[in-house]
Amino acid sequence: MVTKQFSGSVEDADLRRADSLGREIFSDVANKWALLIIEAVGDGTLRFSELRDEVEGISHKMLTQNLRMLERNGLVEREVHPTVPPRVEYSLTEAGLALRVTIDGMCNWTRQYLGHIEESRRRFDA
Amino acid sequence: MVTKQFSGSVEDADLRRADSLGREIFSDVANKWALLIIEAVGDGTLRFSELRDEVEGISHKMLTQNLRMLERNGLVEREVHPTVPPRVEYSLTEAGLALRVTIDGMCNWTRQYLGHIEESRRRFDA
DNA sequence: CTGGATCCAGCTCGATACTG
DNA sequence: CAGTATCGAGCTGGATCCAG
Repeated sequence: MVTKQFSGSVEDADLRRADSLGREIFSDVANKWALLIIEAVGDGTLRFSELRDEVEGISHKMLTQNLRMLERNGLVEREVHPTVPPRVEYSLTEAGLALRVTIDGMCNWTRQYLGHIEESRRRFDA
Repeated sequence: MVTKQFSGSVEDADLRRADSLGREIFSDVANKWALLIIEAVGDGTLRFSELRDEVEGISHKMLTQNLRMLERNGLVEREVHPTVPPRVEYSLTEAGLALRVTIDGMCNWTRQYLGHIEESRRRFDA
């Protein structure tokens, strides 16, 4: 069972709940927009419109939707400046920054194996 | 631009192609089924039916579909034993094992921040 | 057992319009 | 500028059936 990955050595009573919660969180986080947004925010502070420009191809809707989800899970922090026009700034929390480290790993992996993968695809498609 | 994450310091001529390819690979890989499958295979060798049991909730279709994709990208190796009934075994390639390291990181992250996240959700939902 | 193909209900996502 | 709501086309993915 793959979900056991999430439970580690917690108390038996909490095991089932930890598994299903872990799986749910994993599903939230393991989607390309969430990962790209976290990567885009980085250790900086970006406005909504900056993020939309930064994350290539994301729609207005997907951006808000994922930002809400990430905020709910405590990965990004949302700071509203009550000016007019409104100014909203997003940054990563400690949890977000920690996750970002592993996402960086995925990006490095992609760079590193780009050639392998391209080659593998050519062979497979033939 | 987030996609610059993928291109690193390659030749200018290849930069655009590397970016779009990197993004495409990232989209392939950054989905929950792909990640869970890679995690399930681990450093072992699993049959199709074992994988279906191991990856909780995955359908026949999603499993084959993702396995084909992972094979095409050279992350998993598919070995067919021409017996009857057929026996097909999957294992990770070097690239797959390398990616698995970062996925392990995500799983650890999930375990580590489970409490934070649960708490954050409670606050947010209120 | 593995896996391809088909069908189609349901969801996703982009476009658009509207608010503060 | 940031965000919500709505609508509909199109894709996703589960169920099912067939084949090697």
